[in-house]
Amino acid sequence: MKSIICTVDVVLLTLVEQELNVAVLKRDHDPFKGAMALPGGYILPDTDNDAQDAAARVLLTKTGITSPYLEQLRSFSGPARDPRGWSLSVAYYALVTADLIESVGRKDVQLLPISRLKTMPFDHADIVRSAVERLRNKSLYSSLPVYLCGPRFTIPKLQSVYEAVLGESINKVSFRRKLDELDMLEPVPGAFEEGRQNRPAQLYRLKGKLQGDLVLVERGLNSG
Amino acid sequence: MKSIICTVDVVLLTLVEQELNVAVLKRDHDPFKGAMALPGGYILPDTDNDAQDAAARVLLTKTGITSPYLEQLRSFSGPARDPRGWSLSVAYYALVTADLIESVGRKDVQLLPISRLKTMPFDHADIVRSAVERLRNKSLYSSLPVYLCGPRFTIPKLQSVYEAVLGESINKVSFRRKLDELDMLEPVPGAFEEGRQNRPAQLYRLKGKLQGDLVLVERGLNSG
DNA sequence: ACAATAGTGTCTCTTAGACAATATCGA
DNA sequence: TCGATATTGTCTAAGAGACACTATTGT
Repeated sequence: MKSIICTVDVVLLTLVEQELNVAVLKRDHDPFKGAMALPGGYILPDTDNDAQDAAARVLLTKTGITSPYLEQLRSFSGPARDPRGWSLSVAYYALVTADLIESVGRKDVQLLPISRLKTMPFDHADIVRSAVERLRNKSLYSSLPVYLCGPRFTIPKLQSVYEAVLGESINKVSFRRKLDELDMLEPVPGAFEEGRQNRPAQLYRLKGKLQGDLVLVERGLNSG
Repeated sequence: MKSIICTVDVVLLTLVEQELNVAVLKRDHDPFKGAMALPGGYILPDTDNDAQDAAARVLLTKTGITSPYLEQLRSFSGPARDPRGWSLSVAYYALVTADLIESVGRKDVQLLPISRLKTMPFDHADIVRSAVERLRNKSLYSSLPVYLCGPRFTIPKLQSVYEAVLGESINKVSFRRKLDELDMLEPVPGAFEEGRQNRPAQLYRLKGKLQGDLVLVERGLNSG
């Protein structure tokens, strides 16, 4: 019996100027040496306690980043997706701020707008599309997009992040009502976003208990 | 490097008297010989075109059933879940009617109410809980539960299926309004559920184009 | 004062749920 | 006719979106 090539791939998503971008790396080795691909690697049974650990390790090793949000997407498998043979990749997606990617300063990590996903090695383009679809669906009824903001953000900023992810505008009053109901944010005392010629916006942060959690929206965001 | 044991497991769900049940089989071989476990088996790179094919094959081989709905759940992995070594199982779930399970007449297939999931070998209890959670979430905003009905069903029957899956009652008028909006069902001309001492209920079926598809509910079912 | 955006009040429209009326069967 | 459940009509209540008003900054 042929053996199966077991890997993980990570779709690291961030917002750059209101558009979703995915982190890609130039491949060092064959197959597809030199092509821009998702950070990925073998699952190492000797060191990884499960595929999630493998994904976190691969992400850290290849990009220098530890993401506060890393969720399994699904597995992709088959004889043709990897020229080396029958392979199975457990795909994950992670959300971070563009600041975090810049702060680690890995010049080999490139950000590619998801609107310009052309050809990618393996079935990585499918994996990215699948990750974006999952992100959009979850964003309709959860607090997931807060991971695309930093630790502190204004309500208008958070709304613009939702709008960028969902690709449609949201009613301002309704959005604030939802946030009130969710009871997930707290104002940072005395902290405002200054420096622009308008009323400064209050900075908020996730309430302490909720770090790393998702808050679900009753009845969704009703967009559309 | 140790090699990874690659398998698929299938959570076959059905409704028996308004309660979700999962199909389990007595294991023929070690590990856990004699225990009741999910239908599962190795991915066979020589014959399977991907993990989904492997799941369909395993389900057919072990239970005699080909399900109209078979969706990947996620993968479960780690060094401890299988005593043979580091393993990775791609889990799937399928929905069928209890009739279909009975009609194939495999006496080795048992139905276990999910309220009485006690110990199961491997991490199969986790997999089942994960499948039920996915089914409930999807049922809130999609037509998924129609796969738990047969090809023809009445509106009150479909409502009772939703209620059984979700574990809560749904407003009758709202439910019918949603079904109207979804525009997914058509009455079977002249077909009614007869034989009870009340007004006969119209039998419906999925509209032709929608076989095998899911229809998404705008704004969900707003239960709760 | 003006431009710009933050934040709030409130009206209207849509939609969900409650309730009840009508329909149609078997006994 | 009665009991039972299907199916439909309609009123009420909750929630979403539109709009406009106030607040607070820099220029």
